[in-house]
Amino acid sequence: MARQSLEPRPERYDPQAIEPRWRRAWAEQGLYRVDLHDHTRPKYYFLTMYPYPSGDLHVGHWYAEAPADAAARYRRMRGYNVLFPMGFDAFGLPAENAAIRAAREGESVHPATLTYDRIARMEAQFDQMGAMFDWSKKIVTCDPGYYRWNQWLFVKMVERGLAYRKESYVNWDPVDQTVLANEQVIDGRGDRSGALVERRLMPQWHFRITAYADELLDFSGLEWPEKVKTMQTNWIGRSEGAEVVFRTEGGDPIPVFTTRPDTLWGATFVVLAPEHPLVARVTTDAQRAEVTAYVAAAEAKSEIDRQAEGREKTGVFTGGYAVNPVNGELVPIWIADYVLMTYGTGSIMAVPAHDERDLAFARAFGLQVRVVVQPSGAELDGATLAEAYTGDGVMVNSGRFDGTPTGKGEAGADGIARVIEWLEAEGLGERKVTYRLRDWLISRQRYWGTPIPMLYCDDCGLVPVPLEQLPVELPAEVAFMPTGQSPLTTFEPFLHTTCPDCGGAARRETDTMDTFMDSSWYWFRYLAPDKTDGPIDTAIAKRWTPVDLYTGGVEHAILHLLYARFFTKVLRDLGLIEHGEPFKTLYNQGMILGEDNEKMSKSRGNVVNPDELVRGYGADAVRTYLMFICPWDQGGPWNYQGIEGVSRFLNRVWSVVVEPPAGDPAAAVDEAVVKTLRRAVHTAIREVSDDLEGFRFNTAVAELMTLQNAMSKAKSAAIVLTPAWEEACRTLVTLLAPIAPHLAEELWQRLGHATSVHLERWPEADASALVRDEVRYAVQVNGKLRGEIEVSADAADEAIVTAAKAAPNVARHLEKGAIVREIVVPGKLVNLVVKPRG
RNA sequence: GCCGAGAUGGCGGAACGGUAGACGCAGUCGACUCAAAAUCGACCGGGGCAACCCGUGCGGGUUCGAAUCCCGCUCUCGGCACCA
Repeated sequence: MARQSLEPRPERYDPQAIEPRWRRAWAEQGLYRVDLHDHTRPKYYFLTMYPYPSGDLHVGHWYAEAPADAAARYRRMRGYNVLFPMGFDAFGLPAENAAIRAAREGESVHPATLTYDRIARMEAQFDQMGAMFDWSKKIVTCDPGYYRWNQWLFVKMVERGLAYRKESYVNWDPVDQTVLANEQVIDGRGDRSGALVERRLMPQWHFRITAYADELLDFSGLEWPEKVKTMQTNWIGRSEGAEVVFRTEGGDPIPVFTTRPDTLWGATFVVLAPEHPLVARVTTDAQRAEVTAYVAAAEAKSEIDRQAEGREKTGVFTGGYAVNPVNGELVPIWIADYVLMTYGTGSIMAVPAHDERDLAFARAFGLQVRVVVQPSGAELDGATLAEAYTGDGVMVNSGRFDGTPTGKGEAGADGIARVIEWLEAEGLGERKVTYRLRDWLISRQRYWGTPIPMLYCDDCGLVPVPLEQLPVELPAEVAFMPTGQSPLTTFEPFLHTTCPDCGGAARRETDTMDTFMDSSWYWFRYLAPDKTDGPIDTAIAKRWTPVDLYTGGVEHAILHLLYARFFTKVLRDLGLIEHGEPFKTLYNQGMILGEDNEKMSKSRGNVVNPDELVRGYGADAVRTYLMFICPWDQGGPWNYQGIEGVSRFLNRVWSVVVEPPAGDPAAAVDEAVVKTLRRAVHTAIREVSDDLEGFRFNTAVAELMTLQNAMSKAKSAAIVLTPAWEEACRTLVTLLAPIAPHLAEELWQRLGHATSVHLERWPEADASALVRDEVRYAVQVNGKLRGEIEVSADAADEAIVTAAKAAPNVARHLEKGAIVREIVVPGKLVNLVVKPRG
């Protein structure tokens, strides 16, 4: 019969046992509850992009949140009062689509029920992560207590003229009977129905973001990735130029915008967008049939369709002519869909000699090409020109401006500036700035969003719902229709109300708001989630905002982040806050991919399930691996073998701290081993601090592995009795705390501490522990490594060089010639430059 | 087409202009075990017995010294794409 050893088996690292226990303890202690009024420590607002409650916490959520949590914990240990909140972006199409799908199958599912169920599930999954979220400040945007303030802000914006209603072209899905966002239209078809999307002109609510265009171009004081700033700048698309008024023969003005007023004399035709209001008036009877057909065809196409057809220029002559104001010439008026009604004035002057698109059009339809800018050293001819000339040169065929240089010469002396000056003096046009940015269309013909708080009264017209009557709540008892049409449009109790101004009958607006409205100001609400007398607690916001650090995926570079900046400026102008920028520092993490290096998706079958990983390895291992796998901003493929390695590391950390050492406790302690140990400890402090500061989690984990290796190597029954060993264990556990909070807490307790490791101060590296007595130098001859020497740390350069020359292999290489230069890099290497003899 | 970012062992990745490949994965060998797993130890860019030589996408350059800086390419990945 085999006899078991009488020694007690060392207790093993068991994350399943310790993790839930500590999470419960932290919750009971309120360890992560943030006192927003605590003025004893500097504040730090650490925000991550809140998720849509899809119902399942994806490993992508872990990748976004776990390293962020480590960075937030690090800041906290550094002495900051860190707010790290979490909430849910709870309105949106997927839940409503599920309700509509259910309706088609004769079942009944309400988006609210579905959403709150999913939120509950995701919260439980989030809890497993062991993050320091302060759930007491949670917000859920589909709560009336939240969206009420969307409505409040909307009304304030109506009062200021920042929200308005106008007709606008939208993507209309004829099968689902609803407007679709651009992102939902794929190759001209609705993403769910597969139906060809139509362009429809509908009255829609807009926010006047263009009023802030110039301010939005100013990023001063922001630490944002250049990439994001560039994307926003391009999206806003500021163009400087002039608006010049051409006229029809009948005298109707056709204002055109141009960035090249210096080429006005080369305008040989005018092009109107097919939707341009003047089209019908300028069209002659002879051309009418053709024009009408072209306009109808253009109208039927979505913008996506127009682009999908490539760059082939199409268009039709209207039969009408316009007068070029600078030279009185009559030029033909065409219509073409390459001119967009939504940009500039919806009409252009075409200068084919100096604009690529105009040249392509002119060549396609045999229109005149006239050169008005000649580059030096060439003689361009309009008849033979193969490529539009867009560079600088000298103005020709331009009347009084002949001989004027174009381009940036001396300030204000270039052709553009001089022509604009002259146009203004003559009353023919004026300086003008145009933006690509369009006003933000926020109407959605959907149920699951914030109801737009406006009323239509037969007598008073458009009337905002009085602030004290807010919120306009979404009626819960509606029935979802298989057609996909919003139930609000037919739900009588919602539709009918009375006008607050005249008391007569009024009808409610049935459009709801774009969900980007919710995310445009949500970070203020974390600071006062239950406030009932206003959207924002101005005093707390003054202290806590702007957000110090905002992390999230780069996919929100334009929409959300641009809207958030816009909104912050609006809130400032409403007097609710003082600053105009929401996020001081922005950091974009990368994306975690499937093992096959492809984006994770159910259809590919490469989805990694974090719940299973937590069951198998524990939350700390999942966290640590996600930090170790690659640089945070880079992202990369998941690897199941990789997490094994990290799990082994955590086990070794456990062993080195907890398990009894081997050897004789009475043996003499080797002072050199103690010194090496202390150096490893303090090097780790320095490196891990540095890495966490810069979000380099992968190298931070690597440094901790190095420290653990050094400790395992040094460990003996004698050394564990020294203060150096106690310091090493304490330091390892403290440095590990932000990364693997459960394991660190368990070990901390086992080291004999009564309070949480997460209340500890971050250690400081002791410079004296880093000092070496002996330093290893690499010895190079002519830049090639030839040997190594060890010298005392205080050796003078001469002594180092002498030692280098004497190194075994080095001397041989010195025989080839005379030393002409000796380079000593302190603490690193010696390079001896030898000039060969002869 | 335009604007970004990147390219380093079998793999993920480290490297203030200073010993390329830290740390981990995979692999090889060894210890423990009846055996296996787990664990521990050693090795681990290529060539060569060695001295050495070659090596950070490609071609040049600067430098005592270049993955790193400069010039010119190639490829990959993102974003924008008729914006007058």
